Amino acid sequence: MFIGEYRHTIDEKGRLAIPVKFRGDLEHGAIVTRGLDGCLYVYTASEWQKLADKLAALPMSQSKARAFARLMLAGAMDVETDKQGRIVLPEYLRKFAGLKKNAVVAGLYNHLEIWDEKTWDAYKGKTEKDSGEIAEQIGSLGV
Amino acid sequence: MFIGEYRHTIDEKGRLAIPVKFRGDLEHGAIVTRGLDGCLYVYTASEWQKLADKLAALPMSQSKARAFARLMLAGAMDVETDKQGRIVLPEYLRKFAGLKKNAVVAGLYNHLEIWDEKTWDAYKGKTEKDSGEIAEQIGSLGV
DNA sequence: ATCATCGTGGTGAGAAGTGGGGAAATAAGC
DNA sequence: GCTTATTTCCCCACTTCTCACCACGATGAT
Repeated sequence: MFIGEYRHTIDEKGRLAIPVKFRGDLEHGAIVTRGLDGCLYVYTASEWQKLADKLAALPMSQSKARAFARLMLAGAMDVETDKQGRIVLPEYLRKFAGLKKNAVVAGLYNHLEIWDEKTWDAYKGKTEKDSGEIAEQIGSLGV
Repeated sequence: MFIGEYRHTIDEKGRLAIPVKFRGDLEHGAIVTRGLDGCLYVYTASEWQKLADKLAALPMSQSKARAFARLMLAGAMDVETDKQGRIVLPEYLRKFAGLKKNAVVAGLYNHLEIWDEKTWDAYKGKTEKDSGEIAEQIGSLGV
Protein backbone atom coordinates (compact mmCIF):
# COMPACT_ATOMS: atom_id res chain seq x y z
CA MET A 1 0.00 0.00 0.00
CA PHE A 2 1.33 3.40 -0.98
CA ILE A 3 1.03 6.10 1.67
CA GLY A 4 2.94 9.22 2.59
CA GLU A 5 4.23 12.43 1.08
CA TYR A 6 7.81 12.95 -0.10
CA ARG A 7 9.65 15.89 -1.62
CA HIS A 8 12.22 15.17 -4.28
CA THR A 9 13.90 17.06 -7.06
CA ILE A 10 13.77 16.53 -10.80
CA ASP A 11 17.04 17.11 -12.63
CA GLU A 12 17.48 18.52 -16.14
CA LYS A 13 17.12 15.10 -17.67
CA GLY A 14 13.72 14.62 -16.12
CA ARG A 15 14.85 12.06 -13.57
CA LEU A 16 12.95 11.70 -10.32
CA ALA A 17 14.00 9.53 -7.39
CA ILE A 18 11.30 7.20 -6.10
CA PRO A 19 11.03 7.15 -2.29
CA VAL A 20 12.67 4.03 -0.91
CA LYS A 21 9.46 2.75 0.62
CA PHE A 22 7.84 2.52 -2.80
CA ARG A 23 10.70 0.97 -4.70
CA GLY A 24 9.98 -2.59 -3.80
CA ASP A 25 6.62 -2.50 -5.53
CA LEU A 26 7.92 -0.72 -8.59
CA GLU A 27 11.12 -2.60 -9.29
CA HIS A 28 9.39 -4.74 -11.92
CA GLY A 29 8.34 -1.71 -13.89
CA ALA A 30 5.78 1.01 -13.49
CA ILE A 31 3.48 3.05 -15.67
CA VAL A 32 3.22 6.81 -15.44
CA THR A 33 0.28 8.60 -16.99
CA ARG A 34 -1.72 11.80 -16.87
CA GLY A 35 -3.77 12.20 -13.75
CA LEU A 36 -6.58 14.43 -12.63
CA ASP A 37 -6.23 17.89 -11.07
CA GLY A 38 -2.89 18.47 -12.77
CA CYS A 39 -0.76 15.66 -11.40
CA LEU A 40 0.67 12.41 -12.74
CA TYR A 41 -0.36 8.91 -11.68
CA VAL A 42 2.08 6.05 -11.24
CA TYR A 43 0.78 2.50 -11.29
CA THR A 44 2.32 -0.89 -10.82
CA ALA A 45 2.09 -3.17 -13.83
CA SER A 46 -0.81 -5.18 -12.44
CA GLU A 47 -2.84 -2.16 -11.31
CA TRP A 48 -2.28 -0.58 -14.69
CA GLN A 49 -3.46 -3.65 -16.51
CA LYS A 50 -6.79 -3.47 -14.70
CA LEU A 51 -7.19 0.19 -15.56
CA ALA A 52 -6.14 -0.20 -19.17
CA ASP A 53 -8.63 -3.01 -19.69
CA LYS A 54 -11.42 -0.78 -18.45
CA LEU A 55 -10.32 2.06 -20.69
CA ALA A 56 -10.07 -0.19 -23.73
CA ALA A 57 -13.57 -1.46 -23.09
CA LEU A 58 -15.08 2.01 -23.39
CA PRO A 59 -17.25 2.50 -26.48
CA MET A 60 -14.96 3.85 -29.18
CA SER A 61 -17.89 5.46 -30.94
CA GLN A 62 -18.38 8.07 -28.21
CA SER A 63 -16.21 11.13 -28.50
CA LYS A 64 -15.85 11.63 -24.74
CA ALA A 65 -14.76 8.07 -24.22
CA ARG A 66 -12.19 8.50 -26.98
CA ALA A 67 -10.95 11.70 -25.40
CA PHE A 68 -10.52 10.11 -21.99
CA ALA A 69 -8.82 7.03 -23.39
CA ARG A 70 -6.42 9.24 -25.33
CA LEU A 71 -5.63 11.21 -22.22
CA MET A 72 -4.85 8.15 -20.11
CA LEU A 73 -3.62 5.56 -22.61
CA ALA A 74 -1.70 7.81 -24.95
CA GLY A 75 -0.40 9.64 -21.93
CA ALA A 76 0.92 6.48 -20.35
CA MET A 77 4.55 5.51 -20.44
CA ASP A 78 6.46 2.47 -19.28
CA VAL A 79 9.21 3.48 -16.91
CA GLU A 80 11.88 1.53 -15.08
CA THR A 81 13.95 2.50 -12.12
CA ASP A 82 17.69 2.84 -12.67
CA LYS A 83 20.23 1.58 -10.19
CA GLN A 84 19.70 4.68 -8.10
CA GLY A 85 15.95 4.12 -7.92
CA ARG A 86 15.02 6.89 -10.30
CA ILE A 87 12.53 7.03 -13.15
CA VAL A 88 12.68 9.26 -16.21
CA LEU A 89 9.59 11.37 -16.83
CA PRO A 90 8.99 12.14 -20.52
CA GLU A 91 8.96 15.77 -21.48
CA TYR A 92 5.29 15.82 -22.40
CA LEU A 93 4.26 14.53 -18.98
CA ARG A 94 6.43 17.03 -17.16
CA LYS A 95 4.86 19.75 -19.22
CA PHE A 96 1.37 18.44 -18.56
CA ALA A 97 1.85 18.50 -14.80
CA GLY A 98 3.82 21.74 -14.84
CA LEU A 99 6.72 19.97 -13.14
CA LYS A 100 9.68 22.17 -12.30
CA LYS A 101 12.65 21.29 -10.16
CA ASN A 102 10.82 20.49 -6.94
CA ALA A 103 8.21 17.77 -6.96
CA VAL A 104 6.03 15.96 -4.45
CA VAL A 105 5.54 12.21 -4.56
CA ALA A 106 2.44 11.09 -2.71
CA GLY A 107 1.20 7.58 -2.01
CA LEU A 108 -2.52 6.96 -2.49
CA TYR A 109 -3.21 3.33 -1.67
CA ASN A 110 -2.98 1.70 -5.10
CA HIS A 111 -1.02 4.36 -6.97
CA LEU A 112 1.41 7.22 -6.57
CA GLU A 113 0.88 10.81 -7.54
CA ILE A 114 3.54 13.21 -8.74
CA TRP A 115 2.88 16.90 -8.27
CA ASP A 116 4.80 20.05 -8.82
CA GLU A 117 5.54 21.41 -5.38
CA LYS A 118 3.78 24.72 -5.95
CA THR A 119 0.70 23.07 -7.39
CA TRP A 120 0.60 20.64 -4.50
CA ASP A 121 0.90 23.31 -1.84
CA ALA A 122 -1.77 25.41 -3.51
CA TYR A 123 -4.09 22.43 -3.84
CA LYS A 124 -3.49 21.36 -0.26
CA GLY A 125 -4.02 24.85 1.11
CA LYS A 126 -7.31 25.03 -0.69
CA THR A 127 -8.60 21.61 0.35
CA GLU A 128 -7.46 21.80 3.95
CA LYS A 129 -9.57 24.86 4.40
CA ASP A 130 -12.54 23.15 2.80
CA SER A 131 -11.95 19.79 4.42
CA GLY A 132 -14.93 19.98 6.71
CA GLU A 133 -17.26 20.83 3.91
CA ILE A 134 -15.75 18.20 1.63
CA ALA A 135 -16.16 15.58 4.32
CA GLU A 136 -19.84 16.28 4.57
CA GLN A 137 -20.29 15.71 0.86
CA ILE A 138 -18.26 12.53 0.97
CA GLY A 139 -20.39 11.21 3.79
CA SER A 140 -23.10 10.51 1.29
CA LEU A 141 -20.73 8.12 -0.47
CA GLY A 142 -20.66 5.84 2.54
CA VAL A 143 -17.37 6.76 4.20
CA MET B 1 -0.23 -3.07 -25.42
CA PHE B 2 0.41 0.21 -27.22
CA ILE B 3 0.81 3.17 -24.90
CA GLY B 4 2.65 6.46 -24.94
CA GLU B 5 3.04 9.60 -26.98
CA TYR B 6 5.95 10.18 -29.35
CA ARG B 7 6.87 13.11 -31.57
CA HIS B 8 8.44 12.21 -34.89
CA THR B 9 8.92 13.91 -38.23
CA ILE B 10 7.63 13.01 -41.66
CA ASP B 11 10.15 13.59 -44.45
CA GLU B 12 9.43 14.71 -48.01
CA LYS B 13 8.95 11.14 -49.09
CA GLY B 14 6.14 10.63 -46.61
CA ARG B 15 8.16 8.38 -44.35
CA LEU B 16 7.43 8.21 -40.63
CA ALA B 17 9.58 6.42 -38.07
CA ILE B 18 7.69 4.05 -35.78
CA PRO B 19 8.76 4.36 -32.13
CA VAL B 20 10.99 1.48 -31.12
CA LYS B 21 8.57 0.21 -28.51
CA PHE B 22 5.95 -0.44 -31.18
CA ARG B 23 8.13 -2.01 -33.84
CA GLY B 24 8.08 -5.51 -32.48
CA ASP B 25 4.34 -5.76 -32.94
CA LEU B 26 4.37 -4.23 -36.39
CA GLU B 27 7.29 -5.97 -38.02
CA HIS B 28 4.97 -8.44 -39.74
CA GLY B 29 3.02 -5.71 -41.45
CA ALA B 30 0.47 -3.14 -40.41
CA ILE B 31 -2.67 -1.51 -41.75
CA VAL B 32 -3.10 2.24 -41.80
CA THR B 33 -6.53 3.75 -42.30
CA ARG B 34 -8.58 6.84 -41.71
CA GLY B 35 -9.47 7.40 -38.08
CA LEU B 36 -11.82 9.53 -36.04
CA ASP B 37 -11.24 13.13 -34.98
CA GLY B 38 -8.84 13.78 -37.85
CA CYS B 39 -6.13 11.25 -37.21
CA LEU B 40 -4.97 7.98 -38.76
CA TYR B 41 -5.29 4.55 -37.14
CA VAL B 42 -2.62 1.88 -37.40
CA TYR B 43 -3.51 -1.73 -36.63
CA THR B 44 -1.62 -4.97 -36.47
CA ALA B 45 -2.84 -7.63 -38.88
CA SER B 46 -4.79 -9.52 -36.22
CA GLU B 47 -6.41 -6.44 -34.66
CA TRP B 48 -7.36 -5.25 -38.12
CA GLN B 49 -9.05 -8.53 -38.84
CA LYS B 50 -11.23 -8.14 -35.75
CA LEU B 51 -12.18 -4.60 -36.71
CA ALA B 52 -12.91 -5.50 -40.32
CA ASP B 53 -15.21 -8.27 -39.16
CA LYS B 54 -17.12 -5.80 -37.00
CA LEU B 55 -17.38 -3.34 -39.85
CA ALA B 56 -18.64 -6.00 -42.20
CA ALA B 57 -21.30 -6.90 -39.66
CA LEU B 58 -22.75 -3.39 -39.60
CA PRO B 59 -26.24 -3.07 -41.08
CA MET B 60 -25.57 -2.01 -44.63
CA SER B 61 -29.08 -0.70 -44.97
CA GLN B 62 -28.14 2.34 -42.89
CA SER B 63 -26.40 5.12 -44.73
CA LYS B 64 -24.26 6.05 -41.73
CA ALA B 65 -23.00 2.52 -41.38
CA ARG B 66 -22.14 2.46 -45.07
CA ALA B 67 -20.31 5.74 -44.77
CA PHE B 68 -18.32 4.55 -41.76
CA ALA B 69 -17.38 1.30 -43.44
CA ARG B 70 -16.25 3.16 -46.55
CA LEU B 71 -14.18 5.53 -44.46
CA MET B 72 -12.27 2.78 -42.73
CA LEU B 73 -12.21 -0.04 -45.24
CA ALA B 74 -11.61 1.90 -48.43
CA GLY B 75 -9.13 4.10 -46.63
CA ALA B 76 -7.05 1.19 -45.43
CA MET B 77 -3.59 0.53 -46.77
CA ASP B 78 -1.06 -2.20 -46.11
CA VAL B 79 2.27 -0.83 -44.99
CA GLU B 80 5.57 -2.41 -44.03
CA THR B 81 8.46 -1.04 -42.05
CA ASP B 82 11.75 -0.57 -43.84
CA LYS B 83 15.02 -1.51 -42.25
CA GLN B 84 15.06 1.76 -40.34
CA GLY B 85 11.66 1.05 -38.83
CA ARG B 86 9.77 3.56 -40.95
CA ILE B 87 6.50 3.30 -42.84
CA VAL B 88 5.46 5.24 -45.93
CA LEU B 89 2.15 7.05 -45.62
CA PRO B 90 0.22 7.39 -48.90
CA GLU B 91 -0.43 10.92 -50.04
CA TYR B 92 -4.21 10.66 -49.63
CA LEU B 93 -3.90 9.64 -45.99
CA ARG B 94 -1.46 12.42 -45.21
CA LYS B 95 -3.86 14.87 -46.77
CA PHE B 96 -6.80 13.43 -44.86
CA ALA B 97 -5.07 13.90 -41.51
CA GLY B 98 -3.49 17.21 -42.47
CA LEU B 99 -0.06 15.80 -41.76
CA LYS B 100 2.82 18.23 -42.11
CA LYS B 101 6.40 17.74 -41.04
CA ASN B 102 5.82 17.19 -37.34
CA ALA B 103 3.60 14.32 -36.30
CA VAL B 104 2.55 12.63 -33.08
CA VAL B 105 2.38 8.86 -32.76
CA ALA B 106 0.20 7.74 -29.88
CA GLY B 107 -0.38 4.25 -28.53
CA LEU B 108 -3.96 3.38 -27.59
CA TYR B 109 -4.02 -0.16 -26.32
CA ASN B 110 -4.86 -2.09 -29.48
CA HIS B 111 -3.90 0.45 -32.14
CA LEU B 112 -1.73 3.47 -32.87
CA GLU B 113 -2.88 6.90 -33.87
CA ILE B 114 -1.00 9.33 -36.08
CA TRP B 115 -1.77 13.01 -35.65
CA ASP B 116 -0.42 16.20 -37.05
CA GLU B 117 1.32 17.93 -34.16
CA LYS B 118 -0.81 21.06 -34.29
CA THR B 119 -4.05 19.11 -34.49
CA TRP B 120 -2.98 16.95 -31.56
CA ASP B 121 -2.03 19.89 -29.38
CA ALA B 122 -5.30 21.62 -30.16
CA TYR B 123 -7.31 18.48 -29.43
CA LYS B 124 -5.46 17.88 -26.20
CA GLY B 125 -5.81 21.45 -25.02
CA LYS B 126 -9.53 21.13 -25.53
CA THR B 127 -9.95 17.79 -23.76
CA GLU B 128 -7.59 18.38 -20.86
CA LYS B 129 -9.82 21.18 -19.72
CA ASP B 130 -12.80 18.83 -19.76
CA SER B 131 -10.93 15.91 -18.25
CA GLY B 132 -12.33 16.34 -14.75
CA GLU B 133 -15.86 16.46 -16.03
CA ILE B 134 -15.30 13.55 -18.38
CA ALA B 135 -13.75 11.53 -15.58
CA GLU B 136 -16.76 11.99 -13.35
CA GLN B 137 -19.04 10.77 -16.09
CA ILE B 138 -16.85 7.81 -16.71
CA GLY B 139 -16.39 7.27 -13.00
CA SER B 140 -19.47 5.10 -13.03
CA LEU B 141 -17.35 2.49 -14.77
CA GLY B 142 -15.12 2.19 -11.74
CA VAL B 143 -12.07 3.85 -13.20
C1' DA C 1 32.97 8.91 14.99
C1' DT C 2 32.39 5.77 11.36
C1' DC C 3 29.70 3.42 8.23
C1' DA C 4 25.80 2.69 5.40
C1' DT C 5 22.13 4.38 2.78
C1' DC C 6 19.92 7.63 0.03
C1' DG C 7 19.57 11.65 -3.00
C1' DT C 8 21.69 14.24 -6.74
C1' DG C 9 24.67 15.44 -10.63
C1' DG C 10 27.70 14.29 -14.46
C1' DT C 11 29.94 11.58 -18.23
C1' DG C 12 30.45 8.29 -21.96
C1' DA C 13 28.89 4.54 -25.00
C1' DG C 14 25.34 2.99 -27.75
C1' DA C 15 20.97 3.24 -29.95
C1' DA C 16 17.38 5.70 -32.27
C1' DG C 17 15.73 9.37 -35.43
C1' DT C 18 16.46 11.79 -39.64
C1' DG C 19 18.04 12.98 -44.20
C1' DG C 20 20.09 12.03 -48.57
C1' DG C 21 21.87 9.34 -52.49
C1' DG C 22 21.85 5.50 -55.62
C1' DA C 23 19.90 1.33 -57.64
C1' DA C 24 16.04 -1.14 -59.22
C1' DA C 25 11.53 -1.31 -60.96
C1' DT C 26 7.66 0.60 -63.06
C1' DA C 27 5.47 3.48 -66.28
C1' DA C 28 5.28 6.32 -70.29
C1' DG C 29 6.64 7.91 -74.85
C1' DC C 30 8.77 7.49 -79.33
C1' DG D 1 10.34 -2.94 -78.73
C1' DC D 2 13.55 0.06 -76.95
C1' DT D 3 14.64 4.18 -74.54
C1' DT D 4 13.73 7.62 -71.25
C1' DA D 5 11.74 9.47 -67.23
C1' DT D 6 9.81 9.01 -62.80
C1' DT D 7 8.91 6.81 -58.70
C1' DT D 8 9.83 3.59 -55.14
C1' DC D 9 12.73 1.15 -52.23
C1' DC D 10 17.02 0.12 -49.93
C1' DC D 11 21.20 1.35 -47.83
C1' DC D 12 24.52 4.46 -45.77
C1' DA D 13 25.88 8.28 -42.78
C1' DC D 14 25.22 11.86 -39.51
C1' DT D 15 23.29 13.84 -35.38
C1' DT D 16 20.78 13.72 -31.36
C1' DC D 17 19.15 11.69 -27.43
C1' DT D 18 18.76 8.08 -24.11
C1' DC D 19 20.41 4.83 -20.89
C1' DA D 20 23.76 2.83 -17.76
C1' DC D 21 27.39 3.57 -14.88
C1' DC D 22 30.21 6.26 -11.75
C1' DA D 23 31.13 9.60 -8.15
C1' DC D 24 30.22 12.86 -4.57
C1' DG D 25 27.72 14.78 -0.67
C1' DA D 26 24.35 14.65 2.92
C1' DT D 27 21.78 12.42 6.35
C1' DG D 28 20.88 9.22 9.77
C1' DA D 29 21.98 5.09 12.41
C1' DT D 30 25.01 2.18 15.10
